[in-house]
Amino acid sequence: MSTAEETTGGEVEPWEEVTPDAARRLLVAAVEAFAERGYHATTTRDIAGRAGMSPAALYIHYKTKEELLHRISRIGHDKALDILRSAAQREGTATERLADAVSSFVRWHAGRRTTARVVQYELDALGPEARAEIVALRRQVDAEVRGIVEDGVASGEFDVLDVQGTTLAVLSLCIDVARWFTVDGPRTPEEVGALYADLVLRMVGAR
Amino acid sequence: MSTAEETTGGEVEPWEEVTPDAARRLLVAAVEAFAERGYHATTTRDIAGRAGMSPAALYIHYKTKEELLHRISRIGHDKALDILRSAAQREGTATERLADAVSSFVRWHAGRRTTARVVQYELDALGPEARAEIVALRRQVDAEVRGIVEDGVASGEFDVLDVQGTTLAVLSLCIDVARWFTVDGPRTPEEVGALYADLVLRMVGAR
DNA sequence: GGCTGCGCTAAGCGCTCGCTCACCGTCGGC
DNA sequence: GCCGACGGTGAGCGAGCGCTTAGCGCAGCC
Repeated sequence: MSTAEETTGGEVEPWEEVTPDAARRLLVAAVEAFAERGYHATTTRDIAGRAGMSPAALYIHYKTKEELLHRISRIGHDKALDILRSAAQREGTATERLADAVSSFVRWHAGRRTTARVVQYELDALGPEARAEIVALRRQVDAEVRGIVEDGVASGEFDVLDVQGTTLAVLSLCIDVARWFTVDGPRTPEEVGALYADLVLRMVGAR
Repeated sequence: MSTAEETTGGEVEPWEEVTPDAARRLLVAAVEAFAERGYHATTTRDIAGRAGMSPAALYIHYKTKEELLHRISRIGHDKALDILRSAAQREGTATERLADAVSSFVRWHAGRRTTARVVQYELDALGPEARAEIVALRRQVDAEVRGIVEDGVASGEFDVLDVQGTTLAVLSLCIDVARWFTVDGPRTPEEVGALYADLVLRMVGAR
C-alpha cells in the first residue's frame, strides 16, 4: 500500500473522475477555498484565481457556484460510503469490521481533511433538492455502521444498550475529526485512526 | 431543578447579562440567524428584522457584525467553561466528575443548540485578535477535561493509554452534538447527556 | 490557407451587502 | 414649557458579489 493510500483510506488519485482537466482544477480550487473559508465566504473570483483562470471560466464548466458544491459533496459522500461499505462487507468478526470501518473512515477525514470539511459542514448551503439527495446518502452511511453494531450485538461480541444512539455517537466522533484535525498537529491520520478504533471498540463494549 | 435548568445545563435565563434590552434582542436574533444560516450567509438586515428593528439600529449597539459574533462567542465560551468547571471542582470520584461534566456539557450543547452551534462552528469567521482570545478559552476547556481524566488515571479508576488523545475525543464527541441534535429528534437533551456520559466512561475504561 | 468550433478572457450588468448619516420622537431636569 | 440627550428610522453610499456577453486565439479539417 502506498503512502497516498494510507492517508486517504484507499483513495489513490482524488477527483480523477472529474473531466476535463480545467473542470477538475476549478473543483480542486473550490474544495480548498470552501474548506478554508466556508462556502458563503468564498467568491467565484477566488476559486477561479486559485485555478489560474478568469472568473468567467467557471461558468463554462459549472452552471452556478452551488453546482460546484453539489458535485464536491456528491463525490465526497460517495467516497465516504465506499470506504464504510468496504469495511462492512469484508470477512471477519463484527469487532474486526467495526475497527476497520472506524480507522479507515477516520483516516479519510484526517488525511483528506479539506474535502471532508466541505462534505460534512457545508451541507446547509445546498438547495432543497441537492440537500435531499445528500441526506439520502448520509442515511446509507448511518445504516452501514448500524449494521455492524447490530451484528456485534447479535453475536454477543458487543454490549450496547442503545444501538441507534451509539451508532450516532460513533459516526459523530469520526465526522468531527474533520473539524479539529490539522497536518501541523502531533498525530498522523493513521495514529488517529488507530486511537479512534480502540475508543469505539470500548464504546460498544467489545470483549 | 426546573425544566429550564435541566435543558440548559444550569442556565436559567440566557443572555441576561446583555443590556440594554434592545442590544439583547439584537444579540438573540443574531444567535438564531447565525445558527440557522451561518455567519457569512446572515445579513445585518436579517438580524435587525428578527429583532423588530431597522438595519441601522444594529450599529447603535454594536460597531460591526463581527462584534456581535465576538460577544456571542465570548459569552457562550464562558458559559461552557463554567459548566465544565462546576463539574470538575465538585466533590466525588473522577468517574463521578467525568460523568457529571459530560452529561451537563452535552445537555448544554443539545438544549441550547442554537448558541452552541454559533460558539463551536463560527470560530473561523472571527478576526485574528478575537479568535486568539476565544482559542485561549478553548484551551482552558480542554484543560478541565484533561484534568479529570488524569485524576482518574492517577487513582486507578481509568485505563487510558493516550490521555491527550482521549481527552480530545471526549470533547469532540460532546461538541459535535451541536451539529446533529434537533428538537424534532427522538431524544431529549437529558437522554443524550446520560447516554454520552455512559459512552465516555466506557472510553476511559472506568471500572 | 481559410474556415469553423470551442475554451477562454475582458468588461461589465444588476443587485445586495455592510455600514453611514441626516433627521426625528420621547422623556427627564429645570 | 423648553431643551438636550439618546435611541431610533429612512434613505442611500461605495464596494463587491454572482453571473453574462461579446469577442478573441488557436487547434483541427478541408
